[in-house]
Amino acid sequence: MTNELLKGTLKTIILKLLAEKGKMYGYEITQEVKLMTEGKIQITEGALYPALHALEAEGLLSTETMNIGKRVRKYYSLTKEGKNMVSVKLQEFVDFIVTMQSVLTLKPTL
Amino acid sequence: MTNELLKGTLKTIILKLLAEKGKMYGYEITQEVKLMTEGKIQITEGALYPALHALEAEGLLSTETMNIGKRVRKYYSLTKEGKNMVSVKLQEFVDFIVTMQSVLTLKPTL
DNA sequence: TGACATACATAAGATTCTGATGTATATTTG
DNA sequence: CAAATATACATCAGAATCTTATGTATGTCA
Repeated sequence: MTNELLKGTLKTIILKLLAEKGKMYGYEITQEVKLMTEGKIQITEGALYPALHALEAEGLLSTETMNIGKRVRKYYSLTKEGKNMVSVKLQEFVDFIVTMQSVLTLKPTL
Repeated sequence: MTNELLKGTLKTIILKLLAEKGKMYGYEITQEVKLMTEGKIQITEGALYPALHALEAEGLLSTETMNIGKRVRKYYSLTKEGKNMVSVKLQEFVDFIVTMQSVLTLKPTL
């Protein structure tokens, strides 16, 4: 994810994407985010898979595996709690931006 | 700092504050940020002092100590490199928000 | 005088990431 | 057709940044 500011945003991104797309697998998420951000956010596998596993352990995601030829895909979708969490996480992000602006958009003390 | 989204924002906050105020000491920074954000951002000492020391080690801040009664205050101010870094960090933050919005403001695929 | 505020600092542990490594199948290209 | 690249999962050592606790000391106020 390159930028240290992105720390802590990964779960929000995953939840929001799944809210829009309904069902996605890991590799698809990395490609979709890369596409949407013109390469500015590149989610590494070392970050993605632990995050997905954690969200599942928290009861926010459920999984189903699908066989594509001889390969296995693991599709993730939101549970009921996961759907509720989407708006919570998005609101948290909006609040974060508003709060940061109150610090970062100061004018010089004349 | 409470919110995980705030990770990675501390140095940006410090640099911006110093750009506005010219010279501040550690405790003053915690109080000022708390005030400006209505308590939403509370910088802990365990986060602040290591961040200040790191910024100094990077050559972005310089220090001067001042005796207040029997106590010592350590004032921080921006070096030339520090002043340049302020706009860099602020631009990084703006870019971050713009990029995040391209992911988080999707409309459902109808 | 006891609580709270001011003021510095460090350190163990938690969290979240990067970058490397591992395994395996599928596709493209020279 | 062989080699490179893409698809697809996963784990792990180490880095960075934070929280919480601890330590030291002075100043102020009820």
